[in-house]
Amino acid sequence: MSSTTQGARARARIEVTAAIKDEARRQLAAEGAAKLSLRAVARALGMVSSALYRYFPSRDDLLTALIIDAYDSLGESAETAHAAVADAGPLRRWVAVCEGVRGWALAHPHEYALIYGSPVPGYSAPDTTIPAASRVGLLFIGILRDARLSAGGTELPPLPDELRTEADRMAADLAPDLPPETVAALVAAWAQLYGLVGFELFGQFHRVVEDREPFFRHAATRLAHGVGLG
Amino acid sequence: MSSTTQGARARARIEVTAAIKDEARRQLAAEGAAKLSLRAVARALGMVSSALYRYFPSRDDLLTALIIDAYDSLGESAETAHAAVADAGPLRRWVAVCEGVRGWALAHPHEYALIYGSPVPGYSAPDTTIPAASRVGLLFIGILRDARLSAGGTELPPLPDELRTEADRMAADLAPDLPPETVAALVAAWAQLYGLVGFELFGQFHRVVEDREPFFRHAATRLAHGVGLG
DNA sequence: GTCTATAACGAGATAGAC
DNA sequence: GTCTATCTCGTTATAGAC
Repeated sequence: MSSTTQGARARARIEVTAAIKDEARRQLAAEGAAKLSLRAVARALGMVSSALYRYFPSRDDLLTALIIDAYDSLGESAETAHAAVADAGPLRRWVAVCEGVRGWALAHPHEYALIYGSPVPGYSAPDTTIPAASRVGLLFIGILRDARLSAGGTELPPLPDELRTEADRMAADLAPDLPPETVAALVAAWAQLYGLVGFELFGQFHRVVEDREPFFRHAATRLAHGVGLG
Repeated sequence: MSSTTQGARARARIEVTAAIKDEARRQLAAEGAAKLSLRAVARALGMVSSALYRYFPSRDDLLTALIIDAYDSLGESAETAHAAVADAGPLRRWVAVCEGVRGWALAHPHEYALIYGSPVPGYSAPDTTIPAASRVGLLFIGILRDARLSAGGTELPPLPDELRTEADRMAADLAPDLPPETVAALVAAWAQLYGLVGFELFGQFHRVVEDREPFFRHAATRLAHGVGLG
């Protein structure tokens, strides 16, 4: 077997894998993750269902691949938005990351629903999704680290006693060089950011918030204040 | 037709309607809202599918009924939690409502997913869901109103120019007696609350937040600060 | 008037024989 | 890899029981 043949095979495999995922994403948008069916994907591609198993051993593995891709795409979007203002102050960088997340979510609503919406019945994400899922959070941690070094932040109120142990544990796990107050505030702000994005995307702001971009920018700015920025 | 006959009929109708919704909720938990099937509900109840149309004109109407029930159940839970501390200060009342929301969500994860999770493909909620969906928000508005009267709040920073018009409109729509800064902060905090709850419920806090009750209490308290309470 | 059952439609998924 | 027979689904028309 020549190396060109191997290369061509490898290339074909990559192309088919990409075609399968593209078609699966199309079905995700049309029917939702719960109804994602290997057979339907195969049919749309003119393949037979058993042929798909050469690329994805099970429906859950295809789902996992789509989830990792979605997290990576979101992470890349946030990183690009951040890189565009990398020289600015921490507050501006924080808001840029938030807007990167929102922009990606509005552009990819069904993939957003896949990773931050309702769990898919019968599916449990494996730990291999964790690195991709962590990218946005790592951006925030980096911003807070820089803000701490450059003294560009404000003091946070002390933690209640009942939370001190858990906050210490979280800080040790996530960012040992940041104070536990900051880490606890960051994790909360991280979840709250996705509350804002999810409400906009899933229709809860219908007839409540109309001019959503400035509303979001202001909310993201105040989230930043909550973690001690600005 | 005697009134007792009418009463018996009406009672039977209510009972069958409740049985249909109970079975539908069971399927919601097992398969997800996307796969909710009128035929399966009918089968489980020993009825024929066409008989269900006497009670719900379509599958979407059954979904709508489940959604309204879920919002009402959540609203009642929040109102009960609030009533238990009705004599306390606004901060305590705010946190109680937040904990009522979280408690209901943890007890009814599938119904929570139905109303705050991914949209059901092909389904669009009618405006008849709005009153039930508003109950928790109305509690928050009431608390902020009382805090304003009793001067139990702090000042909020001024709104950016780009948000002023929209904030005025939101205030006029939702709570004309509250300042637009407060209303904008409230709507953001409202969305952020569901970000916290959703992350816990949908597994995003897996290996990130372990001791979740004190974490949530602290986050809810800081949300209250964000709307000017405490 | 109120309800349930039968039967059917068109569309789609599925299992298994070949 | 293909074909077919048999399932599912939402929905409607119709007929008859109470």
